[in-house]
Amino acid sequence: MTTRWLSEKEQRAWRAYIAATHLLEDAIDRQLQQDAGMPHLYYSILANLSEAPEGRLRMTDLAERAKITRSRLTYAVTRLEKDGLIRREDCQWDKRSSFAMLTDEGMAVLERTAPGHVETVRSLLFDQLTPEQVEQLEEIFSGLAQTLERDEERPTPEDVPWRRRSSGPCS
Amino acid sequence: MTTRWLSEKEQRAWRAYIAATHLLEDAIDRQLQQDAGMPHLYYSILANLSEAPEGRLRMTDLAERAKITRSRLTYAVTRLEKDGLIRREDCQWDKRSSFAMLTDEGMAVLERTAPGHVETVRSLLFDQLTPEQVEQLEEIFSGLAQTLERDEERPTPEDVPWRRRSSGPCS
DNA sequence: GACGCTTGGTTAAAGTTTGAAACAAACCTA
DNA sequence: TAGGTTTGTTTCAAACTTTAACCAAGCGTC
Repeated sequence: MTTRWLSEKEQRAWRAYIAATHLLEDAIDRQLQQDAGMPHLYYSILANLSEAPEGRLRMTDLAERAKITRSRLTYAVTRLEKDGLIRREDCQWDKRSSFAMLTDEGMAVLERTAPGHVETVRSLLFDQLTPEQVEQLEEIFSGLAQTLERDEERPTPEDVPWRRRSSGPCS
Repeated sequence: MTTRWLSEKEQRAWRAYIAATHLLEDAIDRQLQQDAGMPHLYYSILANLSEAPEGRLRMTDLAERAKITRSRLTYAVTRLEKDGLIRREDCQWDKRSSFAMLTDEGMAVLERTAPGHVETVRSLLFDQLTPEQVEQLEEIFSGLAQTLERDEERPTPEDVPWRRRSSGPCS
């Protein structure tokens, strides 16, 4: 099979995407580390909990929502628990499961730091976009998220029979 | 200052963005780990070198292009050097600098694995987008990259005077 | 009701990233 | 040109992530 290389335009789009996503994530991490003492992922975990009924979720569900592996979550929750922002609770009706639950202190940290986080996201991202672009962004990424999520479910569906190229590596 | 919270639409866009970027990066990492034995970042480093004159760049320039910290790059290059894909060379006219240079083997690995990588990027990203969306993607992200890059340069320009909220933490 | 499979979660070890500090060469500038 | 600053890079420890392996509890079924 001959490779379908990226067009000029696609390459530009891809590079811009890589650069911007990395820079944005770095900037957000820095801000949150500064103001909340935790990286973005950990903040997201708290945020996810804060929106769940009773401020708690089973580990698996939380991992699912945060788009991370269970083991990564275990580590993160352990740290947040040490910090007193989360408490573990075991599930009554399924002895295997355990809940992660936001503590009052966790909620307080979230409330204290949310404005700064939102301001960062807004100033770095949304303030830079026109209303139409916000629309486009949502359209594009919600579509992508959906198909990527579907892909996620089947672990390596088919084989991977590619080889030999004749153009650039695309980064 | 009262917080400028995200609108419904902005929240949806932001969540979709977070989800899709994480899932995409994970998928690409998995594919490259499988087929090239290295994560995306390391592949990018090789790719960047392959496009530089003589296949080499000073560490700082390489870090700049790859959007990573110098210390992260040092670690990565050390590993890639162990793998024989990169060689370090010191700079003649500035004794502080050192170059990272793609070896023949590094180039070979790149050529061998590029088709698979491109195919992944294409099938997960570009195949999912209309030509207009590719256009929009490029427009949006090259703009973002530019402003984020500018921000990068000045290390914490102003102070950060925010507090108190009354809506959600936005993830 | 016991065997085998799946699910929920953790663990341990190896690998990676971060952030600050250390170093050394290059560059002022008085 | 000595002294101080900047620049290019590495180092180190602590924090984080990954991967594979593990354990226990549920589930299905014969």
